[in-house]
Amino acid sequence: MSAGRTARERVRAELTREITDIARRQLAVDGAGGLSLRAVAREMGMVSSAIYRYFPSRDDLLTALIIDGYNAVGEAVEKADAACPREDHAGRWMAVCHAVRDWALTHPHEYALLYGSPVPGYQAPMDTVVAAVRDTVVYGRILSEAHAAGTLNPPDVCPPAPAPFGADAVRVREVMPGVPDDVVARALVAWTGLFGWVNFELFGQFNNVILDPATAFDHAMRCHAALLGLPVAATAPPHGK
Amino acid sequence: MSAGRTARERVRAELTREITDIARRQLAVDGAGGLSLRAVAREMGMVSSAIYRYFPSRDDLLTALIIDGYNAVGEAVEKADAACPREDHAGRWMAVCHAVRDWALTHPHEYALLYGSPVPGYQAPMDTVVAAVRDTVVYGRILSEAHAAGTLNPPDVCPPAPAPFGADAVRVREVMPGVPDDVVARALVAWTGLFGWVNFELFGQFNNVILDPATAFDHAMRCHAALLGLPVAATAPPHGK
DNA sequence: AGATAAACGAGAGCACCGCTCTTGACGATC
DNA sequence: GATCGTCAAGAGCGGTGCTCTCGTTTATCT
Repeated sequence: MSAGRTARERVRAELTREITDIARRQLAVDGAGGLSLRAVAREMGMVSSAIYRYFPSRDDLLTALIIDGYNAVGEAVEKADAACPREDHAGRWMAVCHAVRDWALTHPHEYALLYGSPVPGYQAPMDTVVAAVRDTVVYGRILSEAHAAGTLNPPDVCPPAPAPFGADAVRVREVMPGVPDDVVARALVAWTGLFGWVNFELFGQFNNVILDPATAFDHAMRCHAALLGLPVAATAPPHGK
Repeated sequence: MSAGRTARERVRAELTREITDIARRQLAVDGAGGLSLRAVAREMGMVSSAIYRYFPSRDDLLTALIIDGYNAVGEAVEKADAACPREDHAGRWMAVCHAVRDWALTHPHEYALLYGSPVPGYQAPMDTVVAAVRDTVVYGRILSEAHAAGTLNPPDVCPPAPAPFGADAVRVREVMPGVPDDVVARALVAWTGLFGWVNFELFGQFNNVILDPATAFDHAMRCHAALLGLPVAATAPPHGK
C-alpha cells in the first residue's frame, strides 16, 4: 500500500504531485490569478491538454492547493500548540496566534487564497471544509481545556450574549465543549480579530501606519486573551526578531 | 465649472462615467477577475481599443472602481455616524459597524476589491489612500470625542501597551487626537475585529456555523465597544430585519 | 496469449482576454 | 479655411481555459 499498486498509478501519483508543486510555486510568485495551466504544463515539458488528465479544470487544481494550504496552516498551528506546556492555556493561545501570522507572512499568496476574497466563480467543494477547520479545532480545544481547568475567567465587561445567539453557539461549541455562550461569543471575537489583523497587515491596510506590526500584533492578541479570560502576561515573548 | 467647457470634454466625462458604471455592474456580477474591458466595450457598442482612450489599462479602471468603493463605504459610514446624537458615542460606534457590514453585504464584490486579497500584479497608487481612510477618520473622531467628553472609560483588563508600540501609536493618533496609547491599541483591535468579522461572514468562513450572523455581529461589536470603554447597552437596536 | 478497455500525450482548434499599432474621420482652434 | 489634436475602428500579437480527436501505451479479463 506504499503507493498505488501498478506502475501506472505510481507515475500518475507522482505527476499529480509534480503538478501541484509547480502550481504552488507559481502561486507563490504570481498569486491565484496568475496560476496558468499552460505555464504549469510548459514547465513540465508537457502539452497543456495533458494536464486535464490529472485535473479536470483549473478550479480543481485550485481546490487541491486550497486543501494543502488549510492543512499547512493547520499543521503549523498544531505544532505551535503542542510545543507549549499543556496547562499554559494563555501561552498556547498566543502561540496559535503567532503561528497563524508567521505562516501567513511566509506564504502570503496561499493565505490570500484561503482567507482572502474567494476567486470569482469558484465554489469551494465539501472536501475543503474538513481541512479548513484544523486550526479552529486546536483553538477550540485550548479554550475548552482552559475552561475545564478553571483558568478561564472572563472579565465582566461585555454585555450578556443575546438569547438568539444560543442556536449558533451550540454549533460553535462542537469544537469547544463545555464553554458557556458568553465565552463562545468572545471566542468568535478573538478568532475574527486574529484573522482580521493578519488580513490588514498582509493586504496593505497597515501600510505607512503600523511600521512595527509584530509588536502591535502581539499586544493585540494579548488584549483578546484578556477579554477571553486567559491569564496573560504583559511583555512579549522571545518570539521573532 | 458645472462640466468641462467644450462639448468634447463634456462627452468625454460622460463616457468615462458610463464606462465605470458598466464596469461596476460587471464587477457586481462576476467579481474583480471577471472584469473585462472587451465586455465593457461590447456593452457600450464600442470597440475594445476605444476604451484605452479613457483608461490606459485595466488596472487604471480598477483603480477608479477602488476609489469609488472607498468613497462609497466612507460615505455610508459618515451618514450612519451623522444620524446619531453627537454625545452617544457608543451608538455612533455601533452605527459605524453596522454601516460597514451593511455596505459589504450589499456590495460584496466591491468590498472584496477593497478589503480582500489584492489583485495580483496590481499596485495601489497613492490616489487611493486618501479615499481609503474616510471611514477610519470617522471612527477615530468618535473615539477622540468620546475621550474628550470623558465617556471613554476602558476597563482595566488588558496588559499595558508595550513601549515600542508608542511609535506606531503616534501615527494612528493622527485620526484620533488625544487618545492614550492603551486605547489606541484597543482601537486597532476593534477596527481589525470589525473587518475580520465581515471578512469571515462574506468570504464564507461562517458557512454552516453562524446562521444568524446579524445577531452575532451586533453582540461582537458590543464586546469591542465594551473593551474600548464605550458605555454600551445589552440588547440589539431595531436595526435590520 | 490474445483481445478489450481504459488511460495517456500530443496536437489542432475555439472563444476569449489585455494590449498595441495604424488608419481615416471628426471637431475645436488659430 | 487650414491645422492639429482627439477619436472610433480594425487588424493583429501573445496569452488564457478548455474541448476534441488521434495514435499509442498499459492494465486487465477471458
